[in-house]
Amino acid sequence: MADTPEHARARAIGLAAETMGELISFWGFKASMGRIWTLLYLSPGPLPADRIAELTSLSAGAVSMALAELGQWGLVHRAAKLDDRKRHYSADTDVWGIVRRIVRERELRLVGRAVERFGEAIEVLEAARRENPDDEELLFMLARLRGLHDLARIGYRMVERFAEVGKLSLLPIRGRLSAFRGAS
Amino acid sequence: MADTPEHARARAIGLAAETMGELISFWGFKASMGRIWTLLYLSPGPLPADRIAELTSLSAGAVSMALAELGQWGLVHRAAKLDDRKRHYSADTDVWGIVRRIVRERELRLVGRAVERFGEAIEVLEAARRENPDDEELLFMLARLRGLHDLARIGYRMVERFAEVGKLSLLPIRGRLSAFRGAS
DNA sequence: CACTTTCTTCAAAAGAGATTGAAATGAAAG
DNA sequence: CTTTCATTTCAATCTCTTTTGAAGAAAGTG
Repeated sequence: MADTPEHARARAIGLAAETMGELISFWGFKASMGRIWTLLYLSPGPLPADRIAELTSLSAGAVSMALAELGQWGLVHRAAKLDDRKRHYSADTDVWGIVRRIVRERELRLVGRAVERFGEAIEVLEAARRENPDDEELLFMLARLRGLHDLARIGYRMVERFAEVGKLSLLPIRGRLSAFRGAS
Repeated sequence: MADTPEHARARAIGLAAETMGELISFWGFKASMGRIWTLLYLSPGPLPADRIAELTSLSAGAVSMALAELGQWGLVHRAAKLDDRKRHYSADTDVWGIVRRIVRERELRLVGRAVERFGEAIEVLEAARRENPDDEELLFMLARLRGLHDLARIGYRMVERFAEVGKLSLLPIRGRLSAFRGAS
């Protein structure tokens, strides 16, 4: 089991990248984005696109697209120019910041839309009820629909709070993690 | 815009079911499961499979499979026998209970596995370091990997706490929602 | 038990999403 | 300006998931 340092590094990166890929794809991102981010995160310095393609066995095209998307989320930056002709990329290391940003900009929108749509459904029923005030079934549906609407609103607030909490009450934890930040 | 009560009901169900389908598919379930659950949740009484198929425009086979899966998660029950020959199904209405159960049994496992895998990756590197104690790059990777490991462990605890919190500190909120429970 | 209706299963079709490969675009160097 | 290398784009391809449709198992009925 004990092999050369290069082997060990490659295996460790593979394991971590694969794991992060699964995690992140459960969160609605492409697994390859997670693999690339992890590779960059674990690399001692910025890497050029062709190197990333080699190490992840993805095509140049796929790497380019994944890097673009990672860039839009601020998960990956173009590193300051090297002597090289190629562009080099490195990972944003403020992991909690990343998580908060994504939760804020994605989950929050998603739940927000759901709140709106449930609200619309309620309006539809209320309009119907005005013309037909004692349809029992209508009342029943309205009650349940309001339950869903409330639920979604509560969820919205929870997600909101989560994004804040990351900023505030997790500071001591981030302190522990920050030892590993910015070491690029 | 003001149409018959039947139209209004159908439109409201459609909107709500579609919305829930999107929400739930973001959480890794099939959208059709969300649609079916919503339909049952909003219906005044249990429905038979063929009716569900009609209303969701899914095939009998798809409905059967979706109901089985919903049943395994406890999201849908077979209702006490009617006079009818068919089986009738109704939705579990304890929505918070459902959410907690799913979070506990799915997200928690997922994050738990990630914690393990990051741990393995760390072990691989540590073994390599024992034979090669001052490889700088190895140390760097180990530090970053420990960051990911810590992060996953913190995430694990957060998910754990969420599943508990649902049970404990949200009781007042559930009180508000329980007006809509068990009204089947 | 035979007959009818309902339910489940599963191979194949359809659909969605991700990836490739190659052509087009862009950027640096001579 | 031309050449060369790097990057982006996008239609075609591949892969994975979901849905269908039909066969057969199960359950209810007389």
